[in-house]
Amino acid sequence: MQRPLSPLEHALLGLVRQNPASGYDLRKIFSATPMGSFSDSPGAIYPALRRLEARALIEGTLEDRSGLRRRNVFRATAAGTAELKRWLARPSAREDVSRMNEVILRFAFMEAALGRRQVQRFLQQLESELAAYIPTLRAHLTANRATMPDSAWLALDFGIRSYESNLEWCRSAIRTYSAKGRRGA
Amino acid sequence: MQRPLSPLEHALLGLVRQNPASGYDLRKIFSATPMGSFSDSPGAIYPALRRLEARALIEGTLEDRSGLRRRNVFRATAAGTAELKRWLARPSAREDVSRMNEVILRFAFMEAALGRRQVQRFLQQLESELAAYIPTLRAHLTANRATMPDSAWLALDFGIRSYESNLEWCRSAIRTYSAKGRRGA
DNA sequence: TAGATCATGTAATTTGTTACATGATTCG
DNA sequence: CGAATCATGTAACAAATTACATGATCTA
Repeated sequence: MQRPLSPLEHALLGLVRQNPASGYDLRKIFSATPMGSFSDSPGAIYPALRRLEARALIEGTLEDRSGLRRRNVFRATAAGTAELKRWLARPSAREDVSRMNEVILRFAFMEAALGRRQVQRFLQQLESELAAYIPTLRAHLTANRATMPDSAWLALDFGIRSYESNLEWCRSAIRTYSAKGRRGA
Repeated sequence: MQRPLSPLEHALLGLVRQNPASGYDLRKIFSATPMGSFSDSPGAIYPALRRLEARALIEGTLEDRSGLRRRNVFRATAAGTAELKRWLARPSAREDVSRMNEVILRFAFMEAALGRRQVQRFLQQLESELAAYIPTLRAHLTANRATMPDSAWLALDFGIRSYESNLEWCRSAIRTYSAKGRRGA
């Protein structure tokens, strides 16, 4: 396969895989929900859908409803589902930790596409990446605190706190999944 | 003035205002420090510097050092400093809260450009935006928890935790500044 | 002399933004 | 009828990425 999909393309692919949708539906999802924070602009979504269609990852069917204007409803193809799963199953590397947006996007699609087992594995891997990374940042920061102006120190502290918050979320998510796992589901 | 500056342009302007730098210096800053996470690619930085120069916000002077290759060292012009201060002094609106990257970028340059007083005002405004916003998110989430699949709930929980972490940082930064303020500086 | 590092740049391509255009239908 | 909403799209532009090109100097 050629160049990797953009974040927006991954988001669209993940959404139409969960349930078929028109470009308009997808725009509404992005404009209404706080999640993801993708652009709901037609200039972004319609071209992205066509790119996905050109790569045969999704497939649009014109629905001519008596009355309203015809909609183009997209579904994921087998190749699209396969590509999505490849993306979701990618082991989380160290650099993913600094792009948590993408991580959360993957997480959001993961359960439906790969199942709880995979989600748990993913979260545990993420947890260990974060747990290993944060102390090195903290160490660097406390070592250099004396020589740094407050604003620089605080700006870095902001970043580290974000990672720490992500780690706490990750642990809480692991607890949620292991609790559910014990009683079936 | 015309279109607003891009985040990268603001970052470059803020940096060269603090101390004059060549494109190469700036690339090193982006590749070496975890802060900001801008691209260190020449294809991003050199064109951005030229755009700033074309708008007369920065000014480059060729330095011909005997030995090494000549460098183009950029400084902020008076107009550049004015533009930077306008950007820094902008009141933080509700939507800034969801783009904390930009907020932190502004914060990082603020003390040197506008002084501690402004930083404190900025932090306090940010604190109240966050403190007002977060409960509405939490309320929405707890109200809908029962109807949402775990993964969707957790994805939203991730976002809210991030805001909460930002709020805690904000309060800690306020304490830092008010503590320093009391004993001079 | 070969390779690393300093230093600046360009070109092709991709992506997203903003703004506009279009057309049908429903509702007041 | 006029406005809102459903629904799809295009065009101009801005910005970033990747990859390449260039050339000087320092060092092993």
